[in-house]
Amino acid sequence: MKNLLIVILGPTASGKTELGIRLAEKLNTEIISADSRQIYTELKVGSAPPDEDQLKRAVHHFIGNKSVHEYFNASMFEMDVMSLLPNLFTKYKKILMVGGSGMYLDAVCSGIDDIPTVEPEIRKKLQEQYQSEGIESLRIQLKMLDPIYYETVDLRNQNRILKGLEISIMTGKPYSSFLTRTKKKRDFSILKIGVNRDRNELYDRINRRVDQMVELGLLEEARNLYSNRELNALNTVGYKELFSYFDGNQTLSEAIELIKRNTRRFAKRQITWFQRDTEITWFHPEEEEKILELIQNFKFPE
RNA sequence: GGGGAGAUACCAAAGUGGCCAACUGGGGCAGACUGUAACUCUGCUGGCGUACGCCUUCGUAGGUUCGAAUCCUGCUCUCCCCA
Repeated sequence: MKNLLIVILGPTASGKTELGIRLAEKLNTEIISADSRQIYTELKVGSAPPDEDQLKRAVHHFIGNKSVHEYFNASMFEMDVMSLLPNLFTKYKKILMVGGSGMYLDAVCSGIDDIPTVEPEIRKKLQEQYQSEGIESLRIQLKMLDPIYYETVDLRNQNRILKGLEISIMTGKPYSSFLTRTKKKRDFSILKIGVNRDRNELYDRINRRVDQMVELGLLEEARNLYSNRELNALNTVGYKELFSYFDGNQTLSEAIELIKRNTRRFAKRQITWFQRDTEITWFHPEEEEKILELIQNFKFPE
């Protein structure tokens, strides 16, 4: 079975979308999007998914096929992709996966451990505990329930502590006992292609894209979602800043500047994430020929 | 022309004789991160050095002082008020 998943990854606004479509056209295949926000149908402007014309040029999966009201996570993405891939591989020997959500990409490429899905009530209770009693109370509890995880977590990062507690409380077993960190074997090969630009160039593109989003109606989109602002899917750059503007906490131009800054920071975090993956071969997005060459020359391991 | 205020690191802005390489915020840089991940969290941000440290800074040129971003004088520039 000589199937290949070609992964195109890189920071936001680097030019993955267009490159991915061109490659899909040349390779005559389809695209699996690995983007934790473009997957939501309500986020049409702010998450910069491929536009209508682009969607016509190549078949995309996981673009706008979930609602912000649905619970979704990296593990579910892994399962969804893994159940779709066998079908696709009957039609194509090479399939593209394009996206910038590091954890989603890793979930597909390496797999993530099987951990039960947290019950909302438990999450809510712990959130409230954090709000009212502070992080120290969470730490104390975690130290009791999962001393192993306690040793390695970032004790200043409430979300990580919360995660450990949620699972430990819900299952009665320490969170760390679920973490095997073993890489799953996949029955297809993976070629990781990173796409990035000079930092200034990338930041220029981000700044310009935010202005474009505003012209394309980001405000209207955000206003329509305002009542759902507490949903995780809307804890997203481009929306949360506008919500704050709607609340009167800042001016519109301040909000827009913040969207730009937060997008730049997001891009940097993506870059940092990708940098530790030594399997990635990096290119400028315009080096399409070189990229095709790399794909063409890919040798399947025996 | 007269009077007043001010010039601090990339920006903004504290500091008003030693505790100052200089608060704080922004911006930037670097990093962590196995499930809410476009999240959440951390460090750095004058130069060199792993570090003790050394060197060059607070408009500019001098001066006072054991010691100055802080006091004095000249100069340059900016802003405000009156003409």
